[in-house]
Amino acid sequence: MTPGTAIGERIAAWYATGHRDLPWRRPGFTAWGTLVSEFMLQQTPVSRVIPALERWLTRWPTPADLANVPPGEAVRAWERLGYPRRALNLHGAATAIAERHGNEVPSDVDALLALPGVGPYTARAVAAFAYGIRTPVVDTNVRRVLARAMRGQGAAGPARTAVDLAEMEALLPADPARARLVNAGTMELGQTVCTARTPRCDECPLAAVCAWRAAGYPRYAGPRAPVQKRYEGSDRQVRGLVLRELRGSDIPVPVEVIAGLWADAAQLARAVEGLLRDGLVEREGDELRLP
DNA sequence: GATACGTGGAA
DNA sequence: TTTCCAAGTAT
Repeated sequence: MTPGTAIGERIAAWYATGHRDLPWRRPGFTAWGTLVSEFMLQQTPVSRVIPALERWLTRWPTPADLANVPPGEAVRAWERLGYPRRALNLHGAATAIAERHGNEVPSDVDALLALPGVGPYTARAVAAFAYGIRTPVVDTNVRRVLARAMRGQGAAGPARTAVDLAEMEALLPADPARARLVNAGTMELGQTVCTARTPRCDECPLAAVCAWRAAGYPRYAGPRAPVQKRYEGSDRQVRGLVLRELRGSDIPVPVEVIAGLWADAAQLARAVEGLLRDGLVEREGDELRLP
């Protein structure tokens, strides 16, 4: 057994002794449910996803159910989860699954990657968690755990997909069922124990072997993710206001109503242009509506 | 590789 | 109050 898989086994054993009871971990949870949950979890906390996920799956229990409504209905039902292009992409993915995959979410990573809005993380998460396939699942939690335990760094730094996947691959046992526990357990560990701000190292199953702990918790000095721009006054905020208005209306909204949402007309026009370009909004005459 | 993309809660 | 952070993806 390599040192890497020894760490993996510690994580699997810790996870197996107890973890949170999340909807997507329930027995019988569908692959479609897993796909929807992974879309919603992209940059959105678990606590906000859970209620939205349950409403979504009640309304659209299979991909074809979603594919059979206009994409704007997906954007509307997305409500305030943020990054509404995810709703559009999920609708596109559902359509592709209904049309090209017999209404069954594919289990193959490459087939998943071909779906809109599905990237390296989501494709492998669905393959691993919905289908039990042995493949490294790397998200922000996993990258932080690996940076600390394996490399002795306090933070993960920028993502490097190929390197990150290889590093996680080295932790996976050969047995797919066991590998799945390592994938789920590493994410769980990063989210509940090896947290970004105040890690609870006294509860960590890796404390005895953690490189960061052994080094005395050196402050992270490497490259950091660029600071996100201020949201107040940003184009993002204006796009959000426009979309909120459209979601709240069952009929097309006159542009003069939209014009009242934001004082800076040039910025508002830029935001609307962006929404049109992204396909989140359609224009018909002097009215705007969801697609 | 850098940047844009929502929203809300916690420190 | 400001900053950080959250199961990322597309360009």
